[in-house]
Amino acid sequence: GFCGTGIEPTQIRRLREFEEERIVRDWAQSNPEVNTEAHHETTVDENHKSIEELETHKTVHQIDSQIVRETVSQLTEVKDLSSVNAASTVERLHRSVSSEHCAISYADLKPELGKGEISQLERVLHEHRDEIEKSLSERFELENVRPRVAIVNDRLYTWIPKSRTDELVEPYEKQFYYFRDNREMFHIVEDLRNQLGIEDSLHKSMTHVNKLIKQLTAGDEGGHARVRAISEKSTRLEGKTVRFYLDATDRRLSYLEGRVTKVTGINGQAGIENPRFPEGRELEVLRARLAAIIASDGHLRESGRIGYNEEHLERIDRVQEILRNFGDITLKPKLRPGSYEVHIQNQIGLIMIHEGMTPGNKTIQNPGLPKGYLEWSEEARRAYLEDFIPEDGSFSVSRGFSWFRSHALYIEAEKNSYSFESVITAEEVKLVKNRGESVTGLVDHHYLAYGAVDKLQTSDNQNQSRSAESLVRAIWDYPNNLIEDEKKIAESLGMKITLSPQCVKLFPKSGRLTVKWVASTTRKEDAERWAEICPPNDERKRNEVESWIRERVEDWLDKKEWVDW
DNA sequence: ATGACATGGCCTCAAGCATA
DNA sequence: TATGCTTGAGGCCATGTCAT
Repeated sequence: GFCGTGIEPTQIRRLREFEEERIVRDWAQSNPEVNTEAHHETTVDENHKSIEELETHKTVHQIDSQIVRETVSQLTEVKDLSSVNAASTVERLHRSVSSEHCAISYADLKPELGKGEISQLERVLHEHRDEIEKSLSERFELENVRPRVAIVNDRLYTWIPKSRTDELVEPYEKQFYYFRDNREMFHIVEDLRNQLGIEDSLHKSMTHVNKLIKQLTAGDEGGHARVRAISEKSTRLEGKTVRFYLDATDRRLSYLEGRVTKVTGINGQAGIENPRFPEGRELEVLRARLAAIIASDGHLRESGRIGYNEEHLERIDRVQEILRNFGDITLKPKLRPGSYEVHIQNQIGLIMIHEGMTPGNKTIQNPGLPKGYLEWSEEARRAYLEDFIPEDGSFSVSRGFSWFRSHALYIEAEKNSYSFESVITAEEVKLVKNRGESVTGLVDHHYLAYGAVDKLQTSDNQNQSRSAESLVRAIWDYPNNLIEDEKKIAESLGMKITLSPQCVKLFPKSGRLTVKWVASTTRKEDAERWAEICPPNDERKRNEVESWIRERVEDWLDKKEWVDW
């Protein structure tokens, strides 16, 4: 430490500043392309902007001093600056430059406002940040995006984070990105200094950037995980800092591929080494595959941790192959009796939670697919079906492709840890208890086929028929969301699917009543089409299907010959 | 040094699954 | 439809890392 006082003596500070500048100079010399990089990219694919584009769509915009003067002059007339005044000033300033491509604006207040006025504005901003930023969100008519405001060195900054749903920026926002060494940190500060037009030394720019990011992220719940967003002592950046950096430099996350050595949670353990940052269509397909894996076999926890059980090592390899697109991920299957247990890094689960998957118990929560799944590309929808059949589905010549899903309709109040709302009453439960088959085994339960419930509706016993009626109504009124969504995916690809309830089960021990649904391809053609456009991603099941298809084709050829004859 | 925490690994339980 | 066992679900704890 610094003489145990926590205060850095001036001499040491000078030395350190000097050393930092030297590191950057050395580094810049050994990487001559770096300084000029931002201005000399000539590729015009969607990731890299050409020179002209960079100039016409600057993402950081300095507000014209004339406009600042006009806007801010009204503030000087107000004695007690309110948060409303502050918000409306920020709104007008940012609107003056607002365009689709402008994420960040700044206004130099110094020439227009006195010291006292600026610090008053700062005070109001710090005290009413929440209110101001939320009001800006309404003023700019933004949903799920919170504008950020900061005042650093007499500059008023406004940042409206860009929506980046086709990248991993958002799910990784609370993760930490590790870089190879601290030169990368200086490189980033250097980039920001250029983009924000900060005319200070690198060291002072570092302080400026830190103050800026601290304020820009002050409104986040949970506060800031780090005292300084960027520090020469650390080689990591929090996701929200990276997000700001990308917005300020108008880059996509893939730009950092190769520079980032690890993405992990706050404590730096585990995580994904040498991460890759797939985006766009590629990412969409990968997410669809992961959705299929989690929806069938995986267990997604709040933390993002995914537990996965699988009997066949080849299938684990297949999952491994999917995961490799996100970086160096090596699954370590642990042998359990009868199968392997695998844990997948939290980051992957976080991606899927961000995508809209529900962590926790699937039977109780009855989650469907993430919203917007019907807008997935055809490739992604096919990918989903390919990857879930090996898990939960089966193929048979008589029924084609079929699969099951079940969910709870009732949980005894005192055994309900999920604040689950039962959709039937104790009356219907009693019906299943009385009329259901008593099944003993590892878990005792009462089994009642759906056909039997259906019949009981016309029972002579009035109580019974009434209970059966309301059970049937509940079954149809509260269907299984996942299987319904999966049916829609299959139908969107041109297959007809038949969906029907199969049975209800009552588990006395847990006080739960569940209903099981079955989906299957309706006609032979549907199974054929399925086999053709999304053959199961599993060797054994695919072989089964392929031999069936071969038979069908031979069959068809035989008939054709006969007709031709 | 200490506290907070994410993580991996372990375990157990019960329910959903395949299959006959 | 009946049975058996695989596998979701999730609790718990040691360990390691970071921030303070």
